[in-house]
Amino acid sequence: MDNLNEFSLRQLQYFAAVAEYGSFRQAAFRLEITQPTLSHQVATMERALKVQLFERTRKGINTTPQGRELLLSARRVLEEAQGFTTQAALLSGGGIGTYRLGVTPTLGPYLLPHILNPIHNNHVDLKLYVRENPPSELETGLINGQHDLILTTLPIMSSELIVAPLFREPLKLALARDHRLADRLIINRGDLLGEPVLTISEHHLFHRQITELCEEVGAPVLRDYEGTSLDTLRQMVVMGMGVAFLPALYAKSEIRNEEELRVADVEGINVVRNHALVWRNTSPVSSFYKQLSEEIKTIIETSLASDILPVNLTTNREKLLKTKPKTN
Amino acid sequence: MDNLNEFSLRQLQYFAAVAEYGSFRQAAFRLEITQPTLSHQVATMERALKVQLFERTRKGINTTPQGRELLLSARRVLEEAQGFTTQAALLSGGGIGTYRLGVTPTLGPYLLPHILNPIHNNHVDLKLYVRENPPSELETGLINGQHDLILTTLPIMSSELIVAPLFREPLKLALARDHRLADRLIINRGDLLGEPVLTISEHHLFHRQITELCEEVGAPVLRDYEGTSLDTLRQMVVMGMGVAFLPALYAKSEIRNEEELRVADVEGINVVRNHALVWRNTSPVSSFYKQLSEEIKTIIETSLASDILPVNLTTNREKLLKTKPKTN
DNA sequence: ACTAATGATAGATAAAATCTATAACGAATT
DNA sequence: AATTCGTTATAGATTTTATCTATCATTAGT
Repeated sequence: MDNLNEFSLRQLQYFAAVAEYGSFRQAAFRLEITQPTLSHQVATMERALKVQLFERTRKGINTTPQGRELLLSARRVLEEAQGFTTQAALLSGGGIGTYRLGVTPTLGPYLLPHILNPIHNNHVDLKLYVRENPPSELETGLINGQHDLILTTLPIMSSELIVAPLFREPLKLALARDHRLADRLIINRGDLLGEPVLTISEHHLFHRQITELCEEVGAPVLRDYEGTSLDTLRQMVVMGMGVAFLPALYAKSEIRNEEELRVADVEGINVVRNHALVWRNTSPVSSFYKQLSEEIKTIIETSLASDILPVNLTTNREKLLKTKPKTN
Repeated sequence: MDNLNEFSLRQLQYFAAVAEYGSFRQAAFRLEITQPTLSHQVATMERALKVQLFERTRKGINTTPQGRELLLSARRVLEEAQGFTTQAALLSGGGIGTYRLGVTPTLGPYLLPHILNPIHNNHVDLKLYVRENPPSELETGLINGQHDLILTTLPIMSSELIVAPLFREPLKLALARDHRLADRLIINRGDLLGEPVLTISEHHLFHRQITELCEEVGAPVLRDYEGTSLDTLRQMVVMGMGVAFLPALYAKSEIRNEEELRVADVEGINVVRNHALVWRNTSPVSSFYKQLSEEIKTIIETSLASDILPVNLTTNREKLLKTKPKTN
């Protein structure tokens, strides 16, 4: 890998031109350089390679057998170089190639099925390499370059990241079929007083939202039985261990109301998750990411309008969270 | 093919190194250049391509999605370039690759079968692209670059050619089976007086040798029936139209004595064809050609000793031919 | 707050590419 | 035999490019 300083792409190009036109003068004319320059460059390459490429006579040149062999290789190099240029031109706008998208396990599996197809239709040469990571790792993973963008839950602390809010996702209350509130048409926040609430493990940002909500309504959180995923949480509700707040998209995707669970809204509480697309402010295709976020927002507002809330002003709760230090 | 001036092989190499080591400083250290040089070159390439390859942060770099895509192409270019270098190193000695060998139709088909295999054994990576040409075209074809070397009959006039004599080929007398001389054990030059002799068309150098020989021995040349090839000449002898002088290697290869023809030596005449390997004095692999000629000479003297004569001093006749102008 | 990383920048210097002018040589033409 | 034309090579000046040294600015970790 070290002996590349022996010759340059330009010299290869000159070499190929001389072989093609069979004359230094003619080739120099086509290359729009002078003949001495061309002669000098070819001679330099010959000296570097220790291979004579042409026989010079006073009436023109002959390509040597060695020259003919090397011409084939030279053309392959030039072709690859041309391909490189072409690809660079294609890529300069963004939207082409493989982008590494990080998602949280409590959102990704339930949102991506709705948006990947439309995105692919808009950008046929865009490939998304999706990786699930605990939300705490998403932000650092983005900062240190493991991801190109992430689809995550707010808040985002780092000032070197750009945040494009996508939508707000309400929380639903999940009840076992035989729960005392299971058949109530309307559940009020007062109904939850003293009701044991299950939650997901504290590594998820979601955890803290639930505990704060429970404090508000006076419901005890069952800390000894924290689920490791939304799915285990659901199973524990089915078994009658308590009720649980579940994200609306999870409920839509994984729970059919007719089965063992009832899913209900609670009047008088206003807890949502804020989801956003996030990327580094140093990214050279920032504007492409911005465009992508707009497209995702449109897709969601079209196909999931009944399940989510559009982005609006930051709530008091979120303001509070954003200013608290050490949240990560 | 014009936009190759946008970047250099060296820049590709730098780009690949930065991506590999994940740091400008580290890569610069490995490349044994300074970090500003490296930064400058990469930045220059980014500007030329209009694609940002890296995100720079104060703790290092991230390769952009575009950079990752282009890295693959860049590596392909570098690989081809490496292949070019490797091949050049192989070729520098000569003896590798395809060489264009011109031969005369009155020698090539009968000599080459004996020498191609041994040559191939000595030079497994040498390929000979053999083309038959009328001898008058061989010399000019060599001079103007259609051939790399030629296997031809002397004399050679051009001063810009190098001649390596290979062997001398005697001429044999071919007679029809029912010819009056057919059963003579020894044929003298005197026996040929008045005997009609067939010859090949005058485009072949061979023609003039025969007519001069016939003048000497007092045999008439049948000019109205000149064969277009040695094979037609043979057929005419079979039909009893006359006798003919045929090169020894042709006779060995194409005539079985038991058939319709008798092949005899004639005492008292000394006509041979001088064959040589010839190449341009400008050829950079002159020494390889010289070596090749020695090998051919050895092969011939080993396997065809009874049919040919080794090279020796120039005969009077040949001297005469060489000094005559306009032989071509 | 300090130290040790990182990459960027400015300016000087070294190296390489290019150009102009001309030489040298061969072939074709006068 | 002289002349002209077309070819590549060579020498030296000039422009362009690559490189280096020295330094800055910012960030992470102590």
